[in-house]
Amino acid sequence: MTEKKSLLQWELSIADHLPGNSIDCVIFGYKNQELQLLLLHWKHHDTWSLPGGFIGINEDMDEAANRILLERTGLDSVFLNQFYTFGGTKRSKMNEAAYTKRMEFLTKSKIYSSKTMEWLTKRFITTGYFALVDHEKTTPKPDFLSDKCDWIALHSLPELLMDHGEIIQKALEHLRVRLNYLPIGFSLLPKKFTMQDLQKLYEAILQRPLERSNFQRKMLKLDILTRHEKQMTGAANKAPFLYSFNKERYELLLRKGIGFSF
Amino acid sequence: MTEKKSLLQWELSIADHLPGNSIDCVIFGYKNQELQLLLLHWKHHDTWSLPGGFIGINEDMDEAANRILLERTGLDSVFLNQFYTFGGTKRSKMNEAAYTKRMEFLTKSKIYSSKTMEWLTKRFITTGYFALVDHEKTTPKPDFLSDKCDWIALHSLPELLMDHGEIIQKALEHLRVRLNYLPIGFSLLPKKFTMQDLQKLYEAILQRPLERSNFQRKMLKLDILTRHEKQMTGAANKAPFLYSFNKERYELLLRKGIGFSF
DNA sequence: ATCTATTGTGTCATATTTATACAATAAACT
DNA sequence: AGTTTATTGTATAAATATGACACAATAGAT
Repeated sequence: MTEKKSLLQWELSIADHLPGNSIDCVIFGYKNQELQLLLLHWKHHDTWSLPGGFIGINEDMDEAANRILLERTGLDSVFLNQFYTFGGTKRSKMNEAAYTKRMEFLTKSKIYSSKTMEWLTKRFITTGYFALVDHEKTTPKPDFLSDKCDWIALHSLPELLMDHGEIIQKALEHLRVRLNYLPIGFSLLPKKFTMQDLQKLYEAILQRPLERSNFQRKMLKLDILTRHEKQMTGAANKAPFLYSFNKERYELLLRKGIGFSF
Repeated sequence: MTEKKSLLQWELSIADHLPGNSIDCVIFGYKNQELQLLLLHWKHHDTWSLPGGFIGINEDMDEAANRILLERTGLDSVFLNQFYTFGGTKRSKMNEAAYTKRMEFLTKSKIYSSKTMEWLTKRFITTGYFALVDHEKTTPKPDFLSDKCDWIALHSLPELLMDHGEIIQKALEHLRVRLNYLPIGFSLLPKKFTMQDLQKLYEAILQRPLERSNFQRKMLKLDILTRHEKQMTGAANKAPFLYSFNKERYELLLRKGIGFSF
C-alpha cells in the first residue's frame, strides 16, 4: 500500500533532521478584501495548523523555511522573513483541548511508531517565518500529515494546534510594524491593481480606515508605482487607473526603508 | 582540586540542557560616550565571545536568557528582548582563524572529555537576545568557560568566536530600528542625566550627529522626562538640568510606540 | 568686571499631515 | 439625449512637525 509505504519512508526521514527544532510558516495571502492564511488540516483528526517542518541536518534554517514554503505553495523566492522563535516549555500543550484530543487519537490509532511518537511529542523550539504571497499564484498542497491545505480568512480562524494562534498574532504584529517602514504590501497583490485595492489591503492589515486622497498622495510619492491603462470596472463611476510596482525601486526601498508611518 | 571538580560537575550538567540550542546575549552598555558590549574571554586560549549558555530541559527560552544575563551582570528585570535566531549550518566555522585555533587548542589540551567535546562542537542553533543596561549597576562575572568578563567599546571589538560578530551587527540593526519607535535609549543611562547625555547616547547608537535644540524639543514633547534640579558641572558655562524618565509614561510608550524617526 | 562655552528657548522657512472640496467620468436611469 | 450616481484624480487650506539658526542666560575662568 502506497500510504503505508510512504508513511514508513517519512518516519525514516525524521532521523535526518535536527531533533528539537522546527519551523512554522505564517503564509499571508489577500482575497475578498481580507487577509488570509494558508493552513493545513490534519489527517485523521480535526485540527488545523500552520505549515511547518523540520530542519535537515545539513540544511540552513532559512533554506528549510524556503523549502517548506515551496512545498506548500509551489512558490519560490517570494517575501519570506524570520520573525520570532518560540521556546516556551509548555508550547505543545497551549491549546489544551486540541492537544488532548490529538494525543488520544494518535495513541489509540497507532498511526505512528512509538519512536516516531516520541520524536513528535517531545519539546520543540520553533522558529516562525512569515511570507507574503499573491494567493492566485499558489497551488496549495497538503503535506504528509495533513489532508487539506486551504486559505482561511484571518477573521474566521479555526481552533489551532499548540501555540499556533499565538504565533499568528506575533506574525501580525511584525507585519503591521514592518508595513510602516517597508513597501511590503505589494507582495500580496496581483501584478496590476488599483489604488483602491492597495488601500483596502493596507486597511485590512492595519485594521483601521485610511483617508483615500491622502493615501493616494503618499503612495504616489514613494515613486514606486507605474501607472497603466484605466480599468473599466463596469460600475457607474469614473474608472480607476491600474498600477504595478517598480521592482528596482522596490528593492531599493526594501533595503533603505521608507521611513513613514500611518 | 576545586577547578577540576567543578569542571566535572559542569560537564555533567550539560545533560540537563537541550542539545542543539543555545542563547547568546548582546549586552549593551554606555560608557565614555561610547556603546560598550559585555564580552567574555575564554580560558586557556585568546578568544572573546558573547555571554551565552544553554537552555534547561524544563526552562523557557526567555527564562534562560534572563538567567544568563543575571549570571553575567547581577541584573534582573532589565530591558531584554529576543531579536533573531541564527540557524546557518556553517556558523561555528564562520571565523575560520579563531575556529581552528580553538579546536587545535582544545583537542591538544584535553580539558574536556570527548563526550563534552562532541556536545560542544556539534551544530547549534542560537537565539540572540539583546539587553540594554546601566553599566554602573552591573558586576560582570566570567562564566565557567571564561577567565574575563569585560566591557569592550563597540569600536574596538576584538576577534570574536564563530559568528558572534554577525550576531552583534544584527543586534545593532535592531537597536537602531527600535530606537525610532521605542523610548529604549533611557535604559542605558543612570537614573538622572542631562539632555546632553541623552543626545550623546542617541548619537552613539545612530552614528550620526543630531541637532541639539531640535533634539531637546523632540524629547521633551514625548512627555516622558521629569525635570529636576540643575547640575553644577564645574565647567565655565550655564548648568544643565538633570532629568529622569517617567516610568509609567515609559511603559505606555513601550507598548504604543512613539512613532517618530530621526 | 569681562570673557567663554554651553544651555534653554524662540523663530522662521520648509515639509508633512489632515481634512475637505470639487471637477471629471463610466455607466445606470429617465 | 440628458440627468443622476458613485467613485476617482487632484487641489488646497489649516494644523503640525522638522531643520537650521539666532540669542539671551549663566557658571565659572580670567
